[in-house]
Amino acid sequence: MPPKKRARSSAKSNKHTDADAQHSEVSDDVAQLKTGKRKSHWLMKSEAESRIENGVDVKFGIEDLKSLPNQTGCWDGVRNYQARNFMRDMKVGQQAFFYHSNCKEPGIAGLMKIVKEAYVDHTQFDTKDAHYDPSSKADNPKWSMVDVQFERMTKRFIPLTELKKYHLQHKAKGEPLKDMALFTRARLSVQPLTAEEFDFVLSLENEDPR
DNA sequence: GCCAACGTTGGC
DNA sequence: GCCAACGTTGGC
Repeated sequence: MPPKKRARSSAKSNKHTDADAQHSEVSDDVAQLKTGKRKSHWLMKSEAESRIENGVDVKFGIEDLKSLPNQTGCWDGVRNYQARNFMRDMKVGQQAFFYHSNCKEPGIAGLMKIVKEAYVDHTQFDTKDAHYDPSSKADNPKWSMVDVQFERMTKRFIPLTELKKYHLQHKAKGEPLKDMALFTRARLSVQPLTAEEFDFVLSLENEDPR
């Protein structure tokens, strides 16, 4: 049984998105090679607390991933073009933070890795699914998903509030989290991190909370 | 539960 | 292709 992720944007056609995304990906690649800031790590949001959407509970926390066979599941239900396009960029072996969103204490709970690259998200055709998309056709599916495997919990939960403090500090000083997508692109449920951002966030698990 | 931010839709 | 209206995200 596939996990249920939150991604609630209604999914009607958007004829510009695919082509635009490809163009920007090419120029991004060039820019990122030059700066050494190619996106290579990810942050993926999911709701760890129960919430009913279209009659279905969308709860899927890191413990739910951990309890699946092989601690592996598909990241279905993403219904936003930018988030989808980031999933299509993912490569096997890359690491992602598991972020708990829309809950009492939002933040990073653990690490997972990509174990299967993007393929068709079957839930878009499932009328019983919380993220069923009647506008997507079998001969031209709109939505993709990847498979992820639980890697480990972070040594401590890293709350959004703490990340935000660093983000604000770093904006002033030009340090690692100054452009972190979690703050510059707050509503994006699948987002890239540079290696520098990823390493900084991960280093926090060894620090005292502040 | 509120609502700011922002992505999507559709009339024109 | 503009942009007002609408719908969703997600912190608070």
